[in-house]
Parts: sequence; structure tokens; C-alpha cells
Amino acid sequence: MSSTVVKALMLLEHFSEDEPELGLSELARRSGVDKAAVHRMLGAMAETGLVEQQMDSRLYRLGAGVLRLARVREIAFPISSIVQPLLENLSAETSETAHASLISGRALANIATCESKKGNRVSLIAGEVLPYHSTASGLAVLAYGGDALLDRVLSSTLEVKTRFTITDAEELSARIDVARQRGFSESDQTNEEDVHGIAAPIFDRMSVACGAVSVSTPSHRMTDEQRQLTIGAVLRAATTITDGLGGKQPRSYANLIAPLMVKS
Amino acid sequence: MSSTVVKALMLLEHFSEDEPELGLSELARRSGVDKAAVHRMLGAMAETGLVEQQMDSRLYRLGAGVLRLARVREIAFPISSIVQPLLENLSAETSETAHASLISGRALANIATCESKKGNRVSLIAGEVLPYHSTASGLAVLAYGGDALLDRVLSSTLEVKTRFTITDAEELSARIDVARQRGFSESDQTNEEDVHGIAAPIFDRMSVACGAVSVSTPSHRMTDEQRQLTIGAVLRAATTITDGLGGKQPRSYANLIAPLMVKS
DNA sequence: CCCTGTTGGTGATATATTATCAACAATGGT
DNA sequence: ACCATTGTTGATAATATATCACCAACAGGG
Repeated sequence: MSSTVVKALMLLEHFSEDEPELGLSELARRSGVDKAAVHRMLGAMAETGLVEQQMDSRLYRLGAGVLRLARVREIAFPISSIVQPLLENLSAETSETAHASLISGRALANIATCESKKGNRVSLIAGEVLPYHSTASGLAVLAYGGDALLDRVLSSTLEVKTRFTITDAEELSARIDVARQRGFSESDQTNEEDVHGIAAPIFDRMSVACGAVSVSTPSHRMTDEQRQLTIGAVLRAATTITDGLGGKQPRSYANLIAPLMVKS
Repeated sequence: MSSTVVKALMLLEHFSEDEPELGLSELARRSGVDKAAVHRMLGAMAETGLVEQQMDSRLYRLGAGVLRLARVREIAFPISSIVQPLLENLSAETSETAHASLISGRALANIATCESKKGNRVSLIAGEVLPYHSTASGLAVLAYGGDALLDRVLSSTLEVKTRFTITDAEELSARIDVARQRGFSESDQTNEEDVHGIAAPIFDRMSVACGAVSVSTPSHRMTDEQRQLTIGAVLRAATTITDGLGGKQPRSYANLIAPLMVKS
């Protein structure tokens, strides 16, 4: 069914900002994989430096190898360093938390964040894996990411994250169509309670969506005025990022969002 | 003999700053693995976002997943951001290229660099995997990294990198002993032609070496005066980094290097 | 102090995945 | 048009893996 390599690498998704170190049994429990299997996989990944084990506590954590890999990628394709300052600008414009994510296998990888300076803000767990179906970013990517990706997601099981999460493929498809017609996507508490998201796609050289920019606002604070402000800011940021990465928006898309981008 | 996970992850070591994108056949040739096997492994790693494949050129490169992993690790254990400014100081003091590396499985992973501002400088390939036996950093780590690591390296095959590379286990062991007695390690053209290295170990909380700091100088420029200057600067930098990471030098080591650290 | 519940780790065997080889279509260079 | 190379796919033999039970070590709790 699925290769051992995939099973091993999926273990890495359980490491997060909140829990950077995990024990063997804990990882086995969360991943639903046998303890012995997890032990072998972690041992294999430790051989190559992808994870490392504390000698004393015996806990596992992400290894120095990931730093090396990230450096290689970032020097060759400096995405994060281009995106980060633009996110800070976006966050300042909207006064809310902004983040960018890229397609990473069967999910979105959050690669850069800039938190709002307000006391009550949406705080993202850095390095979280974002599902396509429950996030505004995901909808934006699905709307412009090509049919192959769309079909794959629509035919997969849609995990429940909150009581507002869309789990029906047809309804999800409809929501994606709306996003495609508008040029941006919107989600309200579908991934996390009290979090409203507005996102716009980032395009690659072939005018296919490869990621998204998003602003997350506490739901209660999302007034109509704030919404208009955010939509414009997100679309402008997404356009700048697409340009900065050497990508190109589809002609129709550029025309579609043009009227929404004017600064009030 | 060796797990498929290890085989798959070893493929990632062929991606470098110089060649961030590789084709399937190319990768199969270099790794010595069957084309079909490489194809399956890359497909598996692409599923989790560790690598990604260009749609048009079909070339593979490191994926967005590595950025996410690096963020998680760096937020939990901010090594790079601590080390980088100290490296810049070290490079300024010595006027040469400085870099830091950490133990990453069976090799050292270069995690931070600061190049000399001179025209003729040692230019490191970012994200390179450094062998233990042919680099000054490797010797420093082996000298203080514990017996398990030392035995493993001494009993492995020592790859030839230049005509000066030490390939005899006994001779290597002797060189490591010298490094341990002195408190720092030295290598001349053993990993790369015309490159001289001086390195000192970085220690973790348990006073075991977990990495090294090093200064690389063009061999012809390494005068006796420059050498003394470099040794002091490297030892001071290594001490500061060990402190910054919450590590502790062994008592004996701290006493050993104290006289060498005085600023001229 | 024992008892119970953890933890990380290890072997043996049936099972399932993987390695290998050949063949294929598609591409690009000469 | 040819030749060489690319990425890709199947079939089968060979091999690594999943699963289970078990073990030693440790931490509380009674």
C-alpha cells in the first residue's frame, strides 16, 4: 500500500514547535505504527542525521541534517528570505497575523510567518502542516493548482478539524469554485475555532499555484471593513511574491483581481 | 544490510549548492543505485514534500518540506541564529573563512558559514557534507566526541579526497590524539587542495563534542603568525558557542586551552 | 517494599515490500 | 533519420519489513 520511506517520513510531521522532542512510545501511539517499526525507522533516519536522539533522555528530535538541507534549498531557491519581509509588510497593513505556505507533498508546509502585534492575535504553530481542505490557503491553492491536485484531494478523506470543517467533497468543490471566481479564498473556523482566514494563491513560472499567502484574523474581529482591507492587502502581497519568485499569474487571474487590489 | 529509508535519504546528500537540481538518471549514476529504485524512492520522498519534481524539466530538487522541518528545529533549538553572528566575528578576527558544523549521522553537516572578504579566499560549498577523517572539524569532533563515534569512524573505510588524505586508521588515530592533547585540530590539504583548517570542538550539556568551529585558510597564506592568531580566535569562538548553546566544556579541556585563548 | 504502569529496546517468523532486469515511449542532439 | 539518453512502468525473485511477544529499567503509589 504505502512505502516504508513514506511511513518513516510521516513520523517527522509529529514534531512541532510545541513538542520538538518526542519519545519512542509517544511517537508510536500518535502515528499508530508499531513501536518496533518506529524504533527502526528513527534509527534509520538518525543514521543520516534527519533526526537525533538525546543520549540522556532518549528522546528524539529533528537533527542537524534538516538545517543542512534547508540551507542548500534556500541558497539555490531563496524563497523564505524573499517572502519574510513581504509578510511583515502584509501583517503591518492588516494588523493581523500573516503567513505563507508552499505545496509540500500531500499538504501545505507553512514556511514563513509574521504574527500580529495585537495582544489578542492568531498565533500559528510554526512549521505546522496545513490541510488543503480546511484552510483558506488550501482552498486558494486548490483553486489554481491544477486538476491533478484537485482530484487527489477531493477523492481523499477530509479530516474533521472543527465543527465547521467541510467534509463533503461536493460542498468543498463548490467552495473552491467560489474562490476561483473571486480570485481569493475565505474560510471561517474550518481549521481552528475562532480563526478566520483570507488567502490568495502564489504562482510558479508555469502559472500554476505553488503556494498561498494568508491573513488569519480572530473571527469576532472580522468586520466588513476589515475584510475589504484584508482582501486588497493579501492580493497585493500575493502578486508581489509571485513576481519575486519569478512566477507568473495567469492572464485571466491578473485581470480578475485588478479591481480588488486598488489601495483604499 | 541497510534499510531502504537510509538508502533513500542518502540520495539527498547529492544535492548541493552547486547542483540543486538533479535528474533521475544522474542521481542513479552517482549513488550507484538502480534507476527504478531511485525513481520509487524519490516518489516516496516527494509524497511527503522532502523533494519535489519540476513539472516541465522533470528534474528533482529539495522540497518545501525541508524548510518546514528546519523552522521547527530552529525555533525549538536556535543553533544557527546563535552561531552565525559569532562566526562573522571569528571571520573578521582572522580575515579568513569560518564555518560551523554539527554531528549529523555518520558525517558532519555544515550549518553556518561566513566567508572571508579577501579576493582569494576559501569558498565552501554551502550545505556540504564533511567527512570526519579529512577535515579539521572532523578531527576536533572525533577527539572529544566519545569512544563510540571514534570506533565507528576508525573502523570505516576512509575515502581518499586528496593526495594528503589520511587513509590509515592508526595514523588517523595518532592525529586525533595530537588534537586531543592540544585542544584544537589542524589539517592541511587533507580534504581539499590548498586548504588549511584549524578547528575546535563545540560541546553539549554533557560535555561531549557535538560539532566544531573551523577557520579555513589558503595553505600558502598560513604563516606562523597567522596560525597563532587563528588558534586563539577559534578557541575563543568555540568557547562562546558552547556557552551559547547551553553546553559545557570538560574541566580538563577548559584548563587546557586557557593559555591559548589569551588575546595577543 | 512490592506492585503496577510506564518507558526504550530486542528477537523470531510470516508477510509484504523492495531490488533487479528488461522493455517502453519520449526527448534531444548529430 | 538516426542514435543516445531521458523518465517511466511491469514482472519476478530476493530481501527487508511488520508484527508479536518478551525483556530490563525506571517511576510512582499504595
